[in-house]
Amino acid sequence: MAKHADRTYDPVAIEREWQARWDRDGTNSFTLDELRTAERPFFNLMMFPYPSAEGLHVGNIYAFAGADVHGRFKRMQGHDVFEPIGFDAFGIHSENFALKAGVHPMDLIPANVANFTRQLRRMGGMFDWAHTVDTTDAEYYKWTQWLFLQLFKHGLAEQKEAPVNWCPSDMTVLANEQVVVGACERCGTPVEQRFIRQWFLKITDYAGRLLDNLPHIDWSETTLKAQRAWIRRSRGARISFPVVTGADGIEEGAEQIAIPVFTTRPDTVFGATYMVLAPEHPMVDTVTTDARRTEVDAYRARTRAMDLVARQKVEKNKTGVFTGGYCMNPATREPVPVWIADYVLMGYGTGAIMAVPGHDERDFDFANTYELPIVRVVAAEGEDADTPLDIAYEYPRGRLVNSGPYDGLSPSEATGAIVDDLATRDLAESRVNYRLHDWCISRQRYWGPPIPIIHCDSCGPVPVPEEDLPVVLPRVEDFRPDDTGISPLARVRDWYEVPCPSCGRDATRETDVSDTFLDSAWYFLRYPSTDFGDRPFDDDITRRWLPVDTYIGGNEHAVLHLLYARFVTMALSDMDRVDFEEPFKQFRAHGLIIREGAKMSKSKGNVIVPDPIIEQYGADTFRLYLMFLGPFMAGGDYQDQGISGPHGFLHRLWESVVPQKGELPEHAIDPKLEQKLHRTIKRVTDQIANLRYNTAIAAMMEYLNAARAGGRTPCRVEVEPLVCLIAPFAPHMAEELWERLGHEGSIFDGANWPQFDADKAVEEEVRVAVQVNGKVRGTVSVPAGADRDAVIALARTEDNVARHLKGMEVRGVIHVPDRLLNFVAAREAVSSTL
RNA sequence: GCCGAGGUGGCGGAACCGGUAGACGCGAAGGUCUCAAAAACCUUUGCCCUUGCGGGCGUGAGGGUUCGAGUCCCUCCCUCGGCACCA
Repeated sequence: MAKHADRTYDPVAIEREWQARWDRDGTNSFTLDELRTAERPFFNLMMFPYPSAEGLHVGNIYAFAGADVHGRFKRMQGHDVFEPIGFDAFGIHSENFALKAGVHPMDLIPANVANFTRQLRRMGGMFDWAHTVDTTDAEYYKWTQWLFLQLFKHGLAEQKEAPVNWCPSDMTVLANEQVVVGACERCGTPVEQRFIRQWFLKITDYAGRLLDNLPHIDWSETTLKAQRAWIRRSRGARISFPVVTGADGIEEGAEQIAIPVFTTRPDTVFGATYMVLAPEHPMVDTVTTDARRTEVDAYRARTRAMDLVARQKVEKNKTGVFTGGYCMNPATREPVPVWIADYVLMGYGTGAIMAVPGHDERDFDFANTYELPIVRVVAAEGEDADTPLDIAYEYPRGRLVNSGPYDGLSPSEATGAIVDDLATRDLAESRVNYRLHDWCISRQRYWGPPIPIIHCDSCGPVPVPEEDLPVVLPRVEDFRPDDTGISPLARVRDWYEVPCPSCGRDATRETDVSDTFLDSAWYFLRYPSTDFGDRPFDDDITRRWLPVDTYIGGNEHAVLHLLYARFVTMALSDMDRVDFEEPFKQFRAHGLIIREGAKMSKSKGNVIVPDPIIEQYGADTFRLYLMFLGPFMAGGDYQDQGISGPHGFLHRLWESVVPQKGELPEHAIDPKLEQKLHRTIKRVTDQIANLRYNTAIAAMMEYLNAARAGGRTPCRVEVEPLVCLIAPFAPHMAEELWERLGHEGSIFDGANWPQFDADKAVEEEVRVAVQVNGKVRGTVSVPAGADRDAVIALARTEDNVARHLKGMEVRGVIHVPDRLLNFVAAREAVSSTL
């Protein structure tokens, strides 16, 4: 063939050609019909990128290459692998970049997407370009808005007041990461909290299920751990502390107002010597006495002036003020003072605590600072009711003391008894609490999908009718956040002024846009259904392709993205829109690439730019090297010179299949090499399946080294299987070599993964290490499976072994078949020698 | 502080279930080819002693279990990642 006249390995030319052929032949894309009928569907998902202006960075390529290797491997084993990619292009990153660069995001994003697309093709990913997604495309976010409406209609979306970071100088809302040590990252003005009405999705309704499903999904252990910690279930009780009315003394009467607290330690309620409310707690005004009001208001103002991050710093000393009010401890029936302090958070539990300084470190600190009483109510072994407390005793072990009728009970016994007894007076109930908060999706920003709600004075919040979707984000030239503190969309009067869909009266659109995490919470559902303009996802297609078989991505999304996607899927499942609860059967977190021991960052100037490397070595070499750096799930250290190893390997492989002079020999396989080949097939197959790419590559290198040892020329049947084994890593080269070996069509069509044959992998001769008292003194070659006595006999003839056994009495022999022989020996007693 | 992962040659990293530590690759040294260089190929390469044969030491530190420990147990040190006043 004339086109194969050139025998040198030219990665750039080969890669360009095969990428064009894949496009032309539709090698990697599915038609709608193929999607409908695929017999062994395998959905191979990776986290779609945010298309930055800088282009793909190595971290992206590392993640995508690793996922692509997995997808190509599955495909070669005969699966119909669907491997889509898309662009997560809404959000504050794009918006901020656009602001800085003075470009409109509607112009910026398409350019970035085009550049990303070029780079993604160039790295040789098996992407289905017929099924991509761009979250900023109205054809996509129409369905993001639809999703919001479904959640709204099922009572899973509601408006609540919530604090935001507010920069009083820029007059704008800031995200937590835009706050640097309590100040606005742009102007340095101290940030304060403001309360505004925002939309929340009620993920907390699903907290229990989201937690309880975790043991049943095949995810990286670290990711499961992170989710568990994030949701965090606490079992305990809600206990009511009735407010004591009147200036002094207790008025026990009916109809008293009570303040509920949440506690995990109801057994310590007799030690609750004071109460603390969060400064924002709605009961603060009620309990505060006139005498204390000035001080209380000042403290609340001070708390509000703190940004949300600083508010939760642990290191600072605890502060608080007394409100002047009292509540009755329902167990002791004694009045306890009510304080406010910022160490109590409004967002958790009831926003109020019963403080048990004897048995809680935080309360202990606070009590010491403000000289509040500390009472011991649990005594550990060797302690009694009067043993002084130097520090809080937090363990639920010991016996109750100073607790009236409950004295002597263990903490767990007391927990049940106390809750039951208080329950009879309607003052307690068992309760499970979650750390997980509802998901705030409101963004007072421009670059996102408008939340499809219309506010009407008479009807309240009315959903935009589904047939009116999408609510198109209008092109606004001046999209800067401004001094109103609300979304820039609130300046576009002819956009937001609309009739109420329900009553027809004048109404206004919601001007907040939604969080990007909502865009990405369902994109995997859209991919296989992008052929449909009239529905977000098609039932038949979804049944066939989902849930996702493998999802590979970074652990930085272990919590938010993955949790939101699970929540949305679970909610859709409850609405009977999908027939599964969990979207991702398998999730694997990949590691991170560092460079020569240091984290890559723009500021250090040690970022790897992929394009020049691909130009110099080719995408195949780059992919292979990235996968060779270290275990995929652990990451690796990019050393600039290291790429020459994999590059040389590909050259040698090429040279072995396409000899520079002469023809590829056709003779039979060398028997020794055949054993090694089959052991290599097994190792590579097992290791790729477990994402142990680095050792899979090492095994292939070892095999090729053996096939070429001492300048040997391998024959066709010795190298052909290696072309298949390398294909997931170096797809372009594999295609080219496959064709040069005389095959028609793509190597990825037709289940070409080599078959492992156990019979052909057995070794006839093995080397057995011989030890004397655990130290290796020699090795012997024996037939595989040789028995103990034969190995012992042979081992004794080894000079060095014999020398070490001289004058020794062998007391035992350990034999590990085919591996090791160990003589356990001691110096002979003189009397026993001949 | 809590949780998780980890500490192995000059470097990145291997080592199944406790069984020859250092696979594979980089780097380094020597060699072949070349006018020369690059590339390619071959050999050597954990440290120490020894001309050689061989011997001693060696997987963060210290103990333990075992015929045998990178691997199991205990104590401690360090690095990285996550969570962090969640009652």
